[in-house]
Amino acid sequence: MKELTQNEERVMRIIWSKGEALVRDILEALPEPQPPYTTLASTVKSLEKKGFVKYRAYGSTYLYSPKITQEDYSRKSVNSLVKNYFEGSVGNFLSFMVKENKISDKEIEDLQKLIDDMDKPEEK
Amino acid sequence: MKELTQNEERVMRIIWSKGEALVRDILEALPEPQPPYTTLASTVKSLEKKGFVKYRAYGSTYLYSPKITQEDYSRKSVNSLVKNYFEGSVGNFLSFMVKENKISDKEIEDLQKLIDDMDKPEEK
DNA sequence: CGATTTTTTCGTATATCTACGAAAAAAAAA
DNA sequence: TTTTTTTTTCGTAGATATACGAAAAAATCG
Repeated sequence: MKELTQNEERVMRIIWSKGEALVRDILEALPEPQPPYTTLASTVKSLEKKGFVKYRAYGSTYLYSPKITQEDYSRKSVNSLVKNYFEGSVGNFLSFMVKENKISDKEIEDLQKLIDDMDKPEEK
Repeated sequence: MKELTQNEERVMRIIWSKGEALVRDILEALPEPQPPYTTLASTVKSLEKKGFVKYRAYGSTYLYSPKITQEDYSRKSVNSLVKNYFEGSVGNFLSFMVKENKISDKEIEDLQKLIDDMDKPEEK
């Protein structure tokens, strides 16, 4: 699975939260200052190229939806991140993330569960 | 319920058969010679004005679907037709329609069933 | 019939969309 | 830091959609 840039991830979160969305829907969900339509469309296109979203065409309008669940993405992300930067110190991962304000309270809970799973030897 | 013209009915049949359709889908389902896109779009719009179809917008593209089932429409049509032209002679209705080649074999069956229902006194 | 109303036809205007690509910006590698 | 790669930005072009309205055709009415 290819990586998501921060920009792409911000867009991807909206698609995940909506289940399905037109480029215009995503645009409206973005806070000011909103990017130009074509700029956003390019981002969504790259998401599609990377295999994170698929779309169904209604005429010339594309309704995008996730091809990968947020859970799967989180799992793999945490996996590789911990592997690369917290080797052997999974225990400190959470506190680091919280200090950096990279994640919300709800995400902390979710990640805690993922990390618990990762501690089990049968997980890869 | 407003009446459907023959033209509108031809289009309505396609929408019924497909369940939902873009104007373009209807166009492709129409036999040659196909009308210009805008012509068909006007017909569909009048169907919408008359309350026979509704639509869901995907951006600037409308996905149309029936607002009234084919069964309901047939029932009411047959009802008023028989009332106006075959008063008291429901028994001859089918043979007249067949002579006029207005209906297909399958439709004959369906109509036969409707008429059977209409014979029952509790039907209005 | 002739007059009036409704339906049908379809062009034009306008609004969106996506495709594409060039250039700026950012990130990664050397 | 310098070079190279990737991402981001966004304009332009082209495809497609709907809105609107005028005029022809058909149906209805008197």
